[in-house]
Parts: sequence; C-alpha cells; structure tokens
Amino acid sequence: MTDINSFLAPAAAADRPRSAAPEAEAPLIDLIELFFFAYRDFVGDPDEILAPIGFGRAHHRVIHFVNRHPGMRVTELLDILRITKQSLGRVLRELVDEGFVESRAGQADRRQRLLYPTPKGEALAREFVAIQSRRIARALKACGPDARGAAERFLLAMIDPEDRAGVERLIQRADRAADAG
Amino acid sequence: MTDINSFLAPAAAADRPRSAAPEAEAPLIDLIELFFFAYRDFVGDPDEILAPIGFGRAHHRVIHFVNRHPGMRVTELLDILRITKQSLGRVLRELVDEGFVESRAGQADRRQRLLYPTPKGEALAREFVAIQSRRIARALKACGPDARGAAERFLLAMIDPEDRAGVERLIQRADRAADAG
DNA sequence: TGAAAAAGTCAACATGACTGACATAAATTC
DNA sequence: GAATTTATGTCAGTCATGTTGACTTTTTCA
Repeated sequence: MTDINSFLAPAAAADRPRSAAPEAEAPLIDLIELFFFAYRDFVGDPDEILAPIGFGRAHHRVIHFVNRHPGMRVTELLDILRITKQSLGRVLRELVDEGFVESRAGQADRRQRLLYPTPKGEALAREFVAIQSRRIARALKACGPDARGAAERFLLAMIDPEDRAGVERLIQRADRAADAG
Repeated sequence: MTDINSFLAPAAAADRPRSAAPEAEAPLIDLIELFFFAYRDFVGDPDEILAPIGFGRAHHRVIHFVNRHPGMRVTELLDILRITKQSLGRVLRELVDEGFVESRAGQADRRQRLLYPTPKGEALAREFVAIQSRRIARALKACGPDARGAAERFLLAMIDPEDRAGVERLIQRADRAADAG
C-alpha cells in the first residue's frame, strides 16, 4: 500500500470533508498534471546517462546547446539558459576539464570564447538526443497522424509570446547549420 | 547584441568548422527543445506567485497535490513527488507552520497523518491552477480544434509506460472527488 | 585614450535534493 | 501479550545548482 497504485483503492469518503471547489478552468488541471509527469520522465532519461559519469542536469543542458550551436559565445549560452555566468562557469569548467567542451578565442573578436563540443562531447550529446527522441517518437506513434505537428504547435504556443520568435529562430538556425554541415 | 535576438544575425561560417551530424531521429530535436522552453515558462508562472511569500517550487508541488487530493497520506504524497521524507518534511513543516496545510491523524489508522489544505492553502492552490490554466487555454486556442485531446494524448504517451496507468488513475480519482464535492 | 563589452573569478549564501541513523506511536502478527 | 512492522518525524551532514556582489583582465571601439 505504499505504492502509487494505492490510489486504486476506493477513497474513504469520511476522510474527505472538503471538496476541491472546481472553477471555470478546472478541467485543465489534467493537462497541468500531465505536463508535470511527462516532463519529469522526459528529463529522467538524460539523468540516467549522466549519473554514472558524475554529471547533472546542468551539464546536460550545456552540452546539448553547445553541440547544437557549435561556436556559440558564452553570452549567447547564458541568454538561452537564463542562469548567471557564475553558475555556468562552474559547469563549463568541469566540462572543459573533462574534455567534453572546447573553448577557443573568436577570430573576429578575440574577447569572445567560442564553445565547441569535442568528439567526446558530441557523442554524449547524441546519446541525449537519441534517448529523448526515442521517447518522443514512441509517444507520437501512439497518437494520431498529425501528432507531431500538433505537439509542436502546442508546445510553441505554451512559450511566453515575447520569447516565442526567439525560440523559433534559435531552432531554425540550428537546423540550417546542421543541414549545411 | 547580448540578447537572445542576436541569433537573428547571420551565422559566421568561419567559426563553424564542425557540423552537428544529424541522425535518423535528429528532426525531433525541435520537439526536445520546445518541450524544454515550454516547461520553463510553465513553471515560471507559479514561481512569480511564490517569490513574494518566500516559498519555492517544492511548496508549489506540495500545495497543489494536497489541494487536489484532500486527506492524502504522507506516504502517498511521497510516492507522487518521488522525493525523500526528509525533503518533504521540511517543506511540509513550513506549510503547516504558516497555515497553508493542516495535518490530522487518520480515523481508521491513527498512525497516519492526513493532509488537508486550509482555506488559505486552497486559495493559493487555486491561484496556481488559474495562472497555469490560463497559459494552457491560450495555447490550445492558438492551435486547431482538437488541440486539447491531442495535447492530452501526447503528454500521457510521454510518460513511462509503467507509470501511465497510475497517473491516469490519480487524475481520475481527483476529478471524481471534485465532482462529488 | 578612455569607455564599454566579453569573459572569468572569489566569496558568501539559498534552495531543494540526498544518505544514514534513530525515535515514537500505532497497528498487526505470532 | 510480546514481537514485529508500518507510518511518520527528526537530527546531522552532504551535494548540485542556483543566486548576489565585487572585482580583474583582455580587447574592442568611439
């Protein structure tokens, strides 16, 4: 009875004196909770890969975006991740020390440190994308025919309107670069 | 140029010596990133409510599920949140101390501590649901006609298969309780 | 030449997670 | 009735990841 399946048991009415007072938008609670549980499992995938090598979610995010945008500046990465440079600094130093990321001075502007994945970093990033893509592909398959388009439209629309265009550009830029490369 | 909009600028080809080597599942990177950005903004909503009262995300989750399942046992909450009782303990104590959650001994089994939201806790939980529902409603409106069903199917299918049934039961149980109350 | 930008670093601190050990009360089993 | 198990709570220490604030170095640019 300590399992989540204990919820199968019929609820004891005596212990439920107050109701949850549903409002007009109450039905969307289902989506709120589904989003919570889905995201937890979604980020759980990379966690399993990272745990054995002593890294965490912060490392995942950095490796992912550096691999997706090779040559990215530190400031750009900070904008995407929305963390302070001190937070990023620690994670980035570990990744550089352990040979997952390389930092080279920019040619045009030598103040810049451009970030590149090493072959080792690329391989790890591909692992992350592979496992998360597998989960998404499985989910889309279980849904209807235009599931992918629907999911893309929904998730994009969930993003703050003022960030939406930036995210779209970010993704398109990476896709273009991957096609060209 | 320190803005995310800097990604609008044409990429400097000279600084992009390696390509991102797309694989068979590579296109789903878009969905991976959209999920990341969407979830960030999604949990950012309650953060704004919580910051002024000195609470964090952990408090949000506890208040949400206690309000959704009034009379829930501590062990059940631990199963849902998948954290240790020590972690929950701190957060729960603060919520009880500040009058958002009430803990009463079970009638049938007096070892149990059944968790109920106070009126103050209910009000806060409703605020969370309201702001997140508003975001979801806005997103669904921007999508097609069956956007809601599609989103529900997709998110549910994203959950680990072995947890899926449990999550469905959890949601249905709460909905039933809300209808009855 | 002097201001501004890009990046890095030191120090201190907050949050939310963790492990391990132990305590208490109540229920269950032998 | 005694022993065991269950549900909960708590003390102590640690870790990962975030924060603010202050300061430095290098380089660019007006």
